[in-house]
This record gives sequence, C-alpha cells and structure tokens, in this order.
Amino acid sequence: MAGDIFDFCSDMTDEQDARARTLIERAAAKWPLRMLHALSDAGAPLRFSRLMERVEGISQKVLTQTLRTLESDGLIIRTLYPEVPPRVEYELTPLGRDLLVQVATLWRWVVERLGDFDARKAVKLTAMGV
Amino acid sequence: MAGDIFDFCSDMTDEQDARARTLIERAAAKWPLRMLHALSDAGAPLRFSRLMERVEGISQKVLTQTLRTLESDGLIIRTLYPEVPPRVEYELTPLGRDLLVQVATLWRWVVERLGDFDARKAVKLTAMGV
DNA sequence: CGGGATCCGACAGGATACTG
DNA sequence: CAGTATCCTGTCGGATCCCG
Repeated sequence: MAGDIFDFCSDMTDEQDARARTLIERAAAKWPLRMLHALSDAGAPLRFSRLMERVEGISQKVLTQTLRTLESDGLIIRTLYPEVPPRVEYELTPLGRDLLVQVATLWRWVVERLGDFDARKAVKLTAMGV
Repeated sequence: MAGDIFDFCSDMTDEQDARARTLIERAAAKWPLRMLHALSDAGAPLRFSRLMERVEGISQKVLTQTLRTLESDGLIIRTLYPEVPPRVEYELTPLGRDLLVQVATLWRWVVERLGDFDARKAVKLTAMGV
C-alpha cells in the first residue's frame, strides 16, 4: 500500500528485517537501555564494577552478557588495560550515543502521554449510540 | 546531571517509570508491532481470522493474548457484533496509530544505519596508536 | 578485578484439542 | 467464528562457585 508508514522496509531482505527487529528490541529492553543510559550519564568510560553499581539491581551475569552484545552491535567499546589487577573500561560509541537519543525521544513521547494509555479512555463512541 | 537526555524522567514515580518501560517494550516487541502494523496497513477494522492471516506465523494463542494487552493499553478497540456466527472486529485507536508512527520513526532511523551496527566498524582509534 | 561455568525457577510462546 | 484450556519446550535471568 502507498500509505504504509513502513514503506522503507519494502526493499529489505528477511535477514535485514530480522536484524533491525533484533536491534530495536535490544535497545528497548530494560537492562541494555539502563546500561547505555548509565554510560551516557557518566560522561566518561566506566569500569565493570562502577557500571554495575550504577545499574541498580543487575546481576553480574546479565551485565557481562549485555556488555558483549552491545559491543558486538557497535554500541559500546571495551578497552582492556593489561595491568595487575586488570582494568577494563566501557564507553559509548557515537552510534550508541545516537541510538540512545532516538530511544529517549520515543520515551519522552510515551511519558508525556502516560495518562492516555488506558483502555478506559478508549471507549468507542459508536457503542454509545453516537 | 544537567545534560541527561532522560531528564524528563526525573520527577516520575517508580510505578510510572515501570509503566513507561512496559509500554515501550511491548510496542517494540515482534508480535505486537506486526499486529499494529497489520491493522494500520489494512486501513479498516479487521476480523480475528483476517488479522491472523495478515500476521504471518503468529499462533492463535499469542494473537489472542496480544490483542487483550493492546486493548487494555488503549491501542486498539475490540467490537463484538452479537451475530451467529459471532463477528469481532479490531481497529487501531488514534493513540495506537500515533504510537505506531513513533516506532516507525525509530525503525527508519535504525534501518538507514543498518550497516553501522557492527563491531568491526567501531574500532577504537587510540588502540591503533592514533 | 573482571569475569566464566553451572544450576535453577519463571515465563514466553508453539502445538493441539475442545467450545459457545 | 473466535476464542479457551492444556501441555510442552526453549530462553531469560538470578544465585552461586571458581579462576587468572
């Protein structure tokens, strides 16, 4: 259809569609978003332990897993300093920063309309004889 | 911090934050998004069976569950026509339509940069002695 | 310090059978 | 037609223990 708001997907392969969907779902998920936000908020590279402190409630396993995923997606950079004890720092890439801005835009839109997301307010007028 | 891009969340309760997060995660998820898209694409109310045809691969159980969730979130409207056999039609609410547009915007942004989401392109220059 | 390996419970989602 | 009920399996995430 001509008016399809997802027109830009028309010439995509199934693989590209799946890749885009995965990226969107990841960025919208709880832990990845909070981690990106923590890194953005810090304004400087964060060590593993500091990041874990800033993302309240996350387990070490999920923190590690998500860091690996975000790194392979090109959203963060992991830098290992081979000292004793070892030091590892994580920071946002420009792409990660930009994606976070996009998601924040969506968040703001939703938060501003929080009161509207409720079935009580979606009463169909025709059902009332209007 | 003053530069926090999520500043607009600062005066939110934990419940509001959780609610917003849930809404975002739902809208970004695979089946809800494809269902909203199908309803938008149809341009008219769809019956249960027609919707199931248009959302390829979805199970009847998940279709029902997701319809209930979307309805309780005020994104779609369910209209029952007490005929024999029964007829039920689903359509987007204005809010549902608007949310879909917001998510589509995010999708377009990601799709246009699909090639960038790849760790190979996120090489840290300082690691190369630059 | 920054993880890896393992076990476990909770829950999402598919397949199937049945119903007003 | 438009669901509901049930079973089953895969995955996610928490907790714990261990290592270089």
